[in-house]
Amino acid sequence: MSSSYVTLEQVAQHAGVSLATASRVINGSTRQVSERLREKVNASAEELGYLANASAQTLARNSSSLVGLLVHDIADPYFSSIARGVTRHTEEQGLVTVLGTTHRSAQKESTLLATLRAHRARAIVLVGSRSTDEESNARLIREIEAFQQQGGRVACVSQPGLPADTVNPDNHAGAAELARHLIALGHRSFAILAGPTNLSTARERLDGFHSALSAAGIELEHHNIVHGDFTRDGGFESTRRLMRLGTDATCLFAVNDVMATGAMAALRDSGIGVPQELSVAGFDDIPTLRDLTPALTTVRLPLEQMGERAAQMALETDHEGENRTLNVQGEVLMRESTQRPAR
Amino acid sequence: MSSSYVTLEQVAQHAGVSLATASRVINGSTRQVSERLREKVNASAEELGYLANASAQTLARNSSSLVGLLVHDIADPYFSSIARGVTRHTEEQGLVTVLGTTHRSAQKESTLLATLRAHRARAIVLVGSRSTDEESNARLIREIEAFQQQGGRVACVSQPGLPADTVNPDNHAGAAELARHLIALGHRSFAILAGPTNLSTARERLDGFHSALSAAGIELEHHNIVHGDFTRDGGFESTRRLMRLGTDATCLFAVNDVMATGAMAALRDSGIGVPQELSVAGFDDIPTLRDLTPALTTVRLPLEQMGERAAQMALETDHEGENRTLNVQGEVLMRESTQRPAR
DNA sequence: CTAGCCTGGGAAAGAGTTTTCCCACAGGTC
DNA sequence: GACCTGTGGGAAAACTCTTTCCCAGGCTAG
Repeated sequence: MSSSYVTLEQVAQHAGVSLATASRVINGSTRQVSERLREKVNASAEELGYLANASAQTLARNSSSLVGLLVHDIADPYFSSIARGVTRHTEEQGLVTVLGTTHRSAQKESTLLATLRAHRARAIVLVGSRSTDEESNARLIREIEAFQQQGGRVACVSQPGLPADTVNPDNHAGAAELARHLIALGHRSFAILAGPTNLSTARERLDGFHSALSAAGIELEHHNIVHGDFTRDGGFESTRRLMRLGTDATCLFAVNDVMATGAMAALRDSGIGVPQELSVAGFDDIPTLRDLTPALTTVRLPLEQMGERAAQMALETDHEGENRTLNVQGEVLMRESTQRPAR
Repeated sequence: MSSSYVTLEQVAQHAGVSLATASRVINGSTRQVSERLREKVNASAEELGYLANASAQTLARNSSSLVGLLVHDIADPYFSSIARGVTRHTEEQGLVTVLGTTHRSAQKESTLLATLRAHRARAIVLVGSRSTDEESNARLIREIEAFQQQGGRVACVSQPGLPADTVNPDNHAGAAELARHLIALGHRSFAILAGPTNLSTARERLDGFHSALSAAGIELEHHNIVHGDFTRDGGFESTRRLMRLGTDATCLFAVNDVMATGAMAALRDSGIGVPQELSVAGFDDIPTLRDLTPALTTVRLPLEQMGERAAQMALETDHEGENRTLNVQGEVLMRESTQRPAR
């Protein structure tokens, strides 16, 4: 086996200085080292091909250069867009991103958090809607606090209510604004793909949409609200179910874009024309959306930027224990998938 | 600051055993420990909330649980699909995935490899087409060999020619097979979005397509080959350029799906009907493809599985220094975006 | 001229594990 | 009863750094 490692000790010896001096030169501590020795050490390091052992540094400093990034599914464009923003920031800072995918399992989330804690990660960015399940939330909070106890920082995207910095899209307002646009367009009867019942993001969007309808005196009938998975296939399924039961809605709102994408597929399969027979709107503005035909009306969130800002918040060293919240407003984008209803 | 760490020493003390014994119980070494002590140690660890310090373990064992994953752009569905496969395998094995995004910079790639080496990563999965630039390739190879010297393993996806295990799609054969299908459909004049000139994947697909045309006695005119970025926007741009210059092609082949997606957008903008006026085909079968209208003809690659297999190869401990190659065949999927040409 | 301070260097003490080496003891042989 | 073997436990070295503490020497101020 290997062990062809060059240690700092060897560099020091080669340069004829002490281990301490070599360390001071290589990592640039507060202490001064004379130019003469500095050059000698650097030359030796270069010549021997020295590469610091990151674990040893982590151990000695009790702080690593790891940043955790937890998402539900990296193949989902929503998460991969945010992930892109996160990595942009962390890599700019010379830090290392650890990717963990939870697949919506609270169990896996806990495990991953513990792992990151074991690695003395410097910060963690938690992406994805929080479940409303009391018990797993409590466990999540305990995990987070344990991590913070150890000097780690946490930032969340779309997970308000946790003891951490948060980048929080205003789901309620965005959905309400969208509803008002759709009402202005002439729609009076809506169906909603509402996602899982226990996801706060889904719930907030449903509520926001609903409240704007109520304000306009429009009823939202119970059978027009369909719950299902927060995925493309969930959207597909939910739409099928809705069609099977029959609906009088002229406009379909899916509480996120991947579900809307699934809905479009289901409608296409059923031969229902969008937007002629049914208008469709989503939420998020994932990048893949612009390639759908018709182009989908949605509420735009600056996903990549949200990831970037979350990473930034998590890595700012001041604001100790402050739990700041950065609110993000959505912007309604009316595109081809919605039009004035025929009826 | 923190330091509310529970160390193994404390666990040992609490359990009234030596540090060595505690270590043997917690990580399960070869050595036996009596049932009595084993239980005591476990109970103490549980009670104190012990969590092993991963850096210390890495240092002592000289081998970590980190697996590197290098992609060009995590927001690109091609890479995120593969990434999903990789994480599925690594997480199953209880390992930690480190995500690095290179954005096609050889410089960044080298830096990231060095970082992973510094962390004593156990293995690295390198995804993305290799550039044909001699110098950066040589540097990449040096970096890889240095990593292997230290006992790390490397597997590549779509990057043949490196001193590592490789999952290699048969680009040449896939493109040729696609060409034959399109010829059978009646096409005799083709345009190609060929991607960057220095990317081996792009080149192989171009060559494969070209050779099948030649075999059928079909000329591929020089002005019908357009080079550009390997991205959606690259495909968009390239298509614009092609249209501006004018083409007599009845079928457009984009050497990957994201470029094909951009091409579809450009054609839609220009009011060119697909497939009535122009047939379009891509390569990869990225998941977002099925939501395009018309559905895109392509060559299917099992992306997620490729990532999974690459991770698996990189983590298999036998086959030391063997540099195995796993060939993957593409499967031509004829969908709505291609039809018999009108002319 | 000496006390005191500053500067730059080195020795050594950590940081938290794993693992080697040694030892005590129980049990079995002759 | 002496000897051997195998088992399970502990002390301590090793892993590679960072950082504290100490010291020598040069300087300034009184």
